[in-house]
Amino acid sequence: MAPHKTVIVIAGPTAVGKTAVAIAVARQFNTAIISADSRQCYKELKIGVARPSEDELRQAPHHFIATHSIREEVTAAMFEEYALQKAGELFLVHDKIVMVGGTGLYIQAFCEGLDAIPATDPAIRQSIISAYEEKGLAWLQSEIEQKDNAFYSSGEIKNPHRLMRALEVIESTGRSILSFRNKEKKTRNFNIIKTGLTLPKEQLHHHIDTRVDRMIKDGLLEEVKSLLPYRELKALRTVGYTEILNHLDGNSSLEKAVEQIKTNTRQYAKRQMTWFRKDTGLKWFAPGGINEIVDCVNSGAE
RNA sequence: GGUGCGGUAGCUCAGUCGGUAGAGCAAAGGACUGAAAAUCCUUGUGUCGGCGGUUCGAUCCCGCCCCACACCA
Repeated sequence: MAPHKTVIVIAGPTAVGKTAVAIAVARQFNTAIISADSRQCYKELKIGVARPSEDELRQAPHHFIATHSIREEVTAAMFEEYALQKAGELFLVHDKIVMVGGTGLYIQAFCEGLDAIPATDPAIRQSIISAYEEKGLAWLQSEIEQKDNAFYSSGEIKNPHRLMRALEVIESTGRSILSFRNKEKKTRNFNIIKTGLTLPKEQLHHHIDTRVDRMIKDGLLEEVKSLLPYRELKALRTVGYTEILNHLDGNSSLEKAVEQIKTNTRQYAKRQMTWFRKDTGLKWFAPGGINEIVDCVNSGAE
């Protein structure tokens, strides 16, 4: 029987120890890693997004790390395309590849696909964003109520991001975004073994605290200062950057900002766990359980 | 030592003209299809500092005590 092509997914909350495990697993199978992280893909973001170190990057080939600019539009759909193409290339020389990351939507987009929605008009998109910033949520809601009442009735009418997306789709295509969503899972021509890393909450929180302290020592402040000209970019709406920008504006002490980064990182980790927990296809391991993961891959890929 | 202002949810505080109390943040749970480290939803019983007194009834009024802060000595 021909050897199966397999993607080993390693998911889990921030600071759980995914990077080290992914490298160990990749080395075990002598293969490469595709990152599924919506922030580590930016070359301008390093310290604040806990990008793997130069040394770590040397231990296994990584993809989608520091490959894009914060000035580019990186989206889940773009990741799906990028990662599928990259996986195809890697499968020419490897039977197994590793995908590691904490961005649940990106992993889902890669494994199951997103529904195809036609590209929207950037000018329309921009005008919606500007109008929302000027006129607020009530305006967005009334626009959607008039133009896409089906979406308006379906809920999420307090979520500006979702409302703006629905509005740009109906204005660009003339159809409700709901009409494009068939939620059909795409089948891929490779196997997927999904694993998740987890730690007791207290331990994860301790990891987060020490990591944030180290980011500050490593120069997060300088990194954020250098990005001040780009502060309005969406890529900088990121834990670690938002709070330091707020501090640089004089709205909080550095000490307070650091506490906020820790708190917001904990909340982010919690959201990630909420996402991953509902994925019943995911097998959970401790970050130290590399042998168990390797065994799982070997038995699952036979 | 004296005077003043406070002590109410994990934190910061509001409030009850006496009928046992509620916001923000935190926390917990959840959602999630082109911003996802984003965005959004749900959840508030706590000796109202302690002990007495007045009262049908006190977190609220009165007395004493304890604690914190400020000022005066």
